Amino acid sequence: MVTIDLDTKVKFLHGLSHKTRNQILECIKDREKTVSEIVTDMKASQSNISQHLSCLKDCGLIVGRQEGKYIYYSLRNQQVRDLLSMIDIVLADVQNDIASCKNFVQGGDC
Amino acid sequence: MVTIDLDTKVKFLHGLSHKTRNQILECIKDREKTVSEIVTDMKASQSNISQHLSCLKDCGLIVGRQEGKYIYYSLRNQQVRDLLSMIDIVLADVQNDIASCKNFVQGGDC
DNA sequence: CACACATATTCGTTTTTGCTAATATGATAG
DNA sequence: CTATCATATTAGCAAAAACGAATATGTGTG
Repeated sequence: MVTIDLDTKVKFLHGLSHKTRNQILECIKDREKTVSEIVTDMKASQSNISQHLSCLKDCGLIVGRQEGKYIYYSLRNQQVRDLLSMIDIVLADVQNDIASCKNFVQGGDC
Repeated sequence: MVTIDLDTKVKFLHGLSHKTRNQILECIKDREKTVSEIVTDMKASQSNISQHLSCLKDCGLIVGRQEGKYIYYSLRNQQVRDLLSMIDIVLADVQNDIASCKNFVQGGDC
């Protein structure tokens, strides 16, 4: 049994709960990339990506490493990588149920 | 390697990314509970809890079961339970780094 | 030092989320 | 069938998140 600060946990999970951020994580899952590479891979503005990278970093999901004028971002560690995989596995399981939900997009309280 | 619809995944994770919803999950982790029980356990209004339960249900994290005039909520399945545990384990690992983050609360873009 | 390139930050706006209070639905008991 | 208890839904408002555009910082190069 592990004890975790709830606020910390929520912040961490917040990092995962956005489409663009998820794509970024997927994008750098296998190897570190510079911001420009990520911007190219994704279809978003440099400013937007930079903001999400900042969020992901603050949430503890990724780390940045400077090398010359580039900054390379990658997943924080192997555990984060494992967690992302596990989430995918669990989700494959419950996917159908979730997909049939309606309230999420319109309903303002979710 | 598992393929998952990104929107589905984000929706699922969205369910986890709120303090109250996390507390609800924790609260019903070991056994199913009625809404009233949950409301009593947590410090929030019935309406508020009901809305979060609705969200959690839509996100695929919990299921409800009617019995008489009560509705019992519980985690969807063992995998969800396992996932919550795994998240705690990974978090224990990166907790300190995350805790030292400043931008999250004030910064509007994260 | 000035210029170019890579990345971060700020500002203003729009959209989404969360909350409370009030009301509605639904089930059971009498 | 109506009164009561359990739960859900709606409406309106306040707060937070997301975004684009513009600007700032920082790093290497000539």
